[in-house]
Amino acid sequence: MGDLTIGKAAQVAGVGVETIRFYERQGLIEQPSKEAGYRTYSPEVVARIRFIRQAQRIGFSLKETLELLALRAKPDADCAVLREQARHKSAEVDEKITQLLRVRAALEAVVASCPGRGGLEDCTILKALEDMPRGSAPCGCDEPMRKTR
Amino acid sequence: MGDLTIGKAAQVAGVGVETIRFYERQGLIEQPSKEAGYRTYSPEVVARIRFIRQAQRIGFSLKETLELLALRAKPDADCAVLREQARHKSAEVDEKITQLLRVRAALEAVVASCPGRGGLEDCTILKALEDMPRGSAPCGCDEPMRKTR
DNA sequence: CTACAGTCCGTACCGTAGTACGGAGTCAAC
DNA sequence: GTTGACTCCGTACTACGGTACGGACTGTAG
Repeated sequence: MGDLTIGKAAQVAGVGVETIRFYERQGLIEQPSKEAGYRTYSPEVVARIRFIRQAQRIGFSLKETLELLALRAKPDADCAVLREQARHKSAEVDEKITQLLRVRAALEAVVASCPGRGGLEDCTILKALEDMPRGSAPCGCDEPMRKTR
Repeated sequence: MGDLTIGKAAQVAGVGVETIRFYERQGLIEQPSKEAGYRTYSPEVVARIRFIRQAQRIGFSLKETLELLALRAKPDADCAVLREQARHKSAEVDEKITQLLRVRAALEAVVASCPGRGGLEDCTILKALEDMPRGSAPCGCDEPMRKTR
């Protein structure tokens, strides 16, 4: 009834047609029913696609997004397990937030210290980027890991 | 004099050797002089590499970083431009933080309500990301661009 | 009935940011 | 004077998240 073809669904969800097919291949959305050979999408699936999109936007990988999605639905799955997963995910999100707060602080410090006028000779932004503390990596990538050959 | 070989420079800048070569190929750093066939890096270039690394860390792409570096190169550029870019980045990060906070709250709600069995059907995780503002894409990619065929 | 838009499928390709490989040359120490 | 660490070069490969292509098929409007 309210089901949409892939083109319409893509439009509503704000993605490309190919993206939906891609999500399908990746197992992010279920195999759609195909009336007369054409994929059809229920509003629920469209919502799911929108969800994926938003999660992407705020920095979740598709894999993480899948985990996030797995945390809902499950009518009477093992509560303890679900609860534990949610807790774990929550901690991960927490971590992300912490890193982003650091990044924002760095950016704000840089903005605040900049006179906003005048030449670049005394622009503090550039200086700030040049000698920034080493320990503030958002991903612990200060020491690049390399395969020992 | 104080010039370093690529290995040393990499160590000091906190990146891998290959990364420096990669930056060179990408035009992010100049072609180094090669005394006796070996690349040598002045402290200035090492600082530039560190700069790139820091910019990366706080969320600038290499392309954006290059723009940042280009701005630095012109002495008559107005500092305000730079400031505006930093502010823009900051706003993007801010948006992400806001949404992540919502996600975390939703996850915490799951954790809290789970043992109470049921009530999960109207999952808040989805709601946290659904109905989000459309215009908040960090890269204007709400409307995916597609080649008109 | 014929256009034409939309869809099907698989495969290939894109940009981003590196990372790895392999064979050759070089430099410093022992 | 040979070993081992370092460097050279180009190419290939990785992971991620899509995007594009092309030939066949379908469904609808004029």
